[in-house]
Amino acid sequence: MATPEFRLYNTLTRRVEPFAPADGETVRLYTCGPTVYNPAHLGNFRTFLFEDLLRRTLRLRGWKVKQVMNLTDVDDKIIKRAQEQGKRISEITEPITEIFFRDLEYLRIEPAEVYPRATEHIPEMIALVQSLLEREIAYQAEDGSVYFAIARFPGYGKLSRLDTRSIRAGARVAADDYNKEDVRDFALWKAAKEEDEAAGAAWDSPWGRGRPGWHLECSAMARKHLGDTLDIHCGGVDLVFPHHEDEIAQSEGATGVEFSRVWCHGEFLLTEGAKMAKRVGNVTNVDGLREAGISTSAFRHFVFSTHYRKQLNLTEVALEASVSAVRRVDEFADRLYATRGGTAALAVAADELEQDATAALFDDLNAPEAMGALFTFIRKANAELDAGGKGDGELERARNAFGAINKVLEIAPIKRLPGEVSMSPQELIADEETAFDRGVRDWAEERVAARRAARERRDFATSDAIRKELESRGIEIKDTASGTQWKKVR
RNA sequence: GGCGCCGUGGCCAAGUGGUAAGGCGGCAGACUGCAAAUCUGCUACUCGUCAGUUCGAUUCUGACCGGCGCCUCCA
Repeated sequence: MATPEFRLYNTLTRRVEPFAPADGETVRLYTCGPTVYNPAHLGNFRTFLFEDLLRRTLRLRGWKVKQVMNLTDVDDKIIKRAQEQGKRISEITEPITEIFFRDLEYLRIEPAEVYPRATEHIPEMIALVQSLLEREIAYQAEDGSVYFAIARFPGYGKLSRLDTRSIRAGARVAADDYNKEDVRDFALWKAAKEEDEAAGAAWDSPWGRGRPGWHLECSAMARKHLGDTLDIHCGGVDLVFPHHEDEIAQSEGATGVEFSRVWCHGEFLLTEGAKMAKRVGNVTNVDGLREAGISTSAFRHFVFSTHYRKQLNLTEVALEASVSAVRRVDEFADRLYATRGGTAALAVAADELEQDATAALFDDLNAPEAMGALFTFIRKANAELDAGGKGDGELERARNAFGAINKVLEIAPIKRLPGEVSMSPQELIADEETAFDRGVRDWAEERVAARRAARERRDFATSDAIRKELESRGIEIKDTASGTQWKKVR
């Protein structure tokens, strides 16, 4: 099978264009990470899931990926929170960082290769500011802050295509900004205030005590871990301006070479038609998802059901549709791995799945279309499994194709063949959480056995009464060929 | 005001200059003591409105209507 061309939309050119890593082997990927002052909300995770899809698709194509995701552990919001609680910033950021990693794991987002923290890269940031000062595209203000001079960087605005002249004259200007030469200039280094010192958010620099500006960390950390030119830089659309525009200005101003060859931005997650944001108060986070009984697979399905460059509306019905859809995938996966043999048509369907889903994914990460191919395969394969073929090779082909595509989307747990029984820590946790108390379990087992006895003597009245009794305690049963299964539903 | 995106069946959502993937739901059938679950089949003469280009447009162009995002620290 010929490998389809890999194409990505590049915000820089506003076009879908062919992509390959510069060295032909490893994709150097930088993804803007969270500011760790609050647990990330589902909107953040839509972006991280899009980036997860990207890295998995890059790997499906056969490339290696070196992904760097920064953790912003010093910024205004963190300092404000630390101040409110009389804490140092690390006391705020450390527990939140732990929650972040736990949430990533819950959503089965593949870990990045490096998670650099801003506070651990102060020397690199200072060095970057110094080279900008040497090149005279940055200047020091009276209070010790250092600003980037937009007017002295000709390429400014190439990513966002915002006409800087049209920025509204009446736009608010923060109180500490009166030192700027031009309102549009942004801070590279902020002179320390008392509250910064108190929160442990100030460092020595050639310009006195201070702390880094927001945009600076990404430029410095990307450069340190991935080199001067990245293959791909990702983030949410809201970062296009000013964050990414400013990163480009800083990095290219300092190095003189292109900062990132390709820029990819994921669209917003909306809640009932409006942008999801912490300040709006319509936040739902990963804990909310768990409480609502939305599985990881269901949420991934929900996110991948819309192309990453289109806004996605989070609604209860949409989530529930995904819960149902994913149940079918799961049933099918169980069946595929438990069955004995396949037919010739099954192998054909498997080839189609792999071809269609791969082509869709390589065409600017068209996950909705890839899922369409997956569901088409499931329908065809179910019919073929009903036909009961004997071919081991055909079955193997089906498992491989399904496994390969599911390895990218992961809307069903990754199946292991007999012998591969290792469970991830996450699965063990999930198991623990769905387990019931011993007492309830023993009682349920006993009742199910009593019902089985009743059914054997065709005493269906007793059988139905026991079912009702179980249901009243929140236990649902279903009779299958291999016996009666039961599970707690509430 | 500037920049940009979107409007496809009851709901969600791909897509192409040549006549509409997929999911959810619904309906029917198979299975079942019943139930649930599962599987199978069916479910858009039509793609916001009005013009235009074209042999032909949902797909291109224009206008209009409706929804949304960005325009300094929000993924």
